[in-house]
Amino acid sequence: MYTLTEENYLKAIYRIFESTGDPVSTTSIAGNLQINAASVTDMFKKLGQQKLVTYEKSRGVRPTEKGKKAALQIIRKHRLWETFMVDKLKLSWDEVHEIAEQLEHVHSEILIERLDHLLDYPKFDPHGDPIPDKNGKLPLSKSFLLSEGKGGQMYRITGVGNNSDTFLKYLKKLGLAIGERLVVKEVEEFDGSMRVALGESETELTLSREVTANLFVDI
Amino acid sequence: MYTLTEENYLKAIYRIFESTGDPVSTTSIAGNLQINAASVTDMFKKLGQQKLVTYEKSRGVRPTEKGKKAALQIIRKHRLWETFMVDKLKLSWDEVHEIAEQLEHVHSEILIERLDHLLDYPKFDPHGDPIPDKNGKLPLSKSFLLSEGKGGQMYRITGVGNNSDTFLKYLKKLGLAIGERLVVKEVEEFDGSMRVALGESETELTLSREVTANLFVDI
DNA sequence: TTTAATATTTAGAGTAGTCTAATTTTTAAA
DNA sequence: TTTAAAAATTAGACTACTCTAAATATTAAA
Repeated sequence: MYTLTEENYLKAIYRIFESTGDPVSTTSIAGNLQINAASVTDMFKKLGQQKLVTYEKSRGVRPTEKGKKAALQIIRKHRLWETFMVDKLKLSWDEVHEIAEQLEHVHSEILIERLDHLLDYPKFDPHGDPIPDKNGKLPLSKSFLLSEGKGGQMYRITGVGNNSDTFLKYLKKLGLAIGERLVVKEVEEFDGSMRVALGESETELTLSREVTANLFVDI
Repeated sequence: MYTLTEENYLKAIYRIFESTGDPVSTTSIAGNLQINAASVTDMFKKLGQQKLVTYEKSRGVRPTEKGKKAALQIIRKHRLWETFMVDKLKLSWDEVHEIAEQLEHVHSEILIERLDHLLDYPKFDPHGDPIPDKNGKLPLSKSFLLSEGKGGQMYRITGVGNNSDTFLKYLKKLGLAIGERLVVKEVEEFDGSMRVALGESETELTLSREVTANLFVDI
């Protein structure tokens, strides 16, 4: 079992690593957990010794398989508790997060299995986030239209809502394809158009609402 | 809000104080929490400063009203979570205690209120222990027959199941009366008779099954 | 009532997790 | 490619909680 502090670091590291794929920096964790960067360095070393992350001095950490598994179990608990609070206790989705931050650290496998059963093995929590199963496996995430996305978030294109030749050709011209990742830089209030950056590149495109309302994405 | 450690001390102090009425010693807490007596002294001072207990050097602590209220809230949470786990998650009563030791430290008033509602405001937990309400008030405890009691436990006589003159006279002769406390020293397997000690005294009596099955008690 | 046993407190120290200030390393700009 | 800015690390220290060992206070026995 890990300490509460270790669990919070693991979760933050996992989340940031999953969204960028790059080694996780001390500053990003410091910002995320509202903790001094010097303290983060210490914890990086400690987690490294436990083989929960691979730590390269001055280059940050990457979660190991062991670290990912641990993080996914915490995320699983967090999302199951949120589902419980909304579905069974009728709390609203915006007041459950803080409480789930505490509940996720309760250690008991059987408790979580039974809770999962009570809730009828939900695949997504009240915010639409996927709930890992007891082996840490995530369900395929729900696709939705890019036009429903928000600024600052990375998405992965999963499909199109319009199979016309002109649309598909246009996508090809823009460099968009299924599986491709993009980051929404800004959503223009006036016409709903989006400025997006493609993959790792610097290339920025502006997509009209007609386009974004025909692109399925997930996270 | 109190720290996890403070909460555990408060609970232990409250429990011991309630069962004896005497100031709570460092050794009793040290034994209870599996902690060194020197550490307990430190915490006694700390809780004293917070006015959760009154601390007299070398004489132990007594919980203040504030301390009792805090302890009762933790006990309330513990017993509601136990009820939840048994009633809703179908866990057995002997496996829920350890988990409730963790859950009782989750801080959220609304969570507990909603949990209470979900469980339909139970007055007793699966072990028969009374659940304080949100103001810390304990329900009158459930009476049961002394013959259902077990060795090592103290009981208080609350009533009789037989109003015959001979029975009442016999009770009087034995020195038993409503309100009187007794400790079950041993239950004889052969005939279900009980060896009990009366009040604070050394006096021991043997009560036949006919007697114990006609005495109502609570804890 | 003195003494021996037991309980309590004090003093000093260790661990986990945190901080600030100073130094070193990396990154990005000129 | 050198230099300035930003990020990361080290060193030293603090808090909460814990410990052991020694000193003191209380209780119970002789």
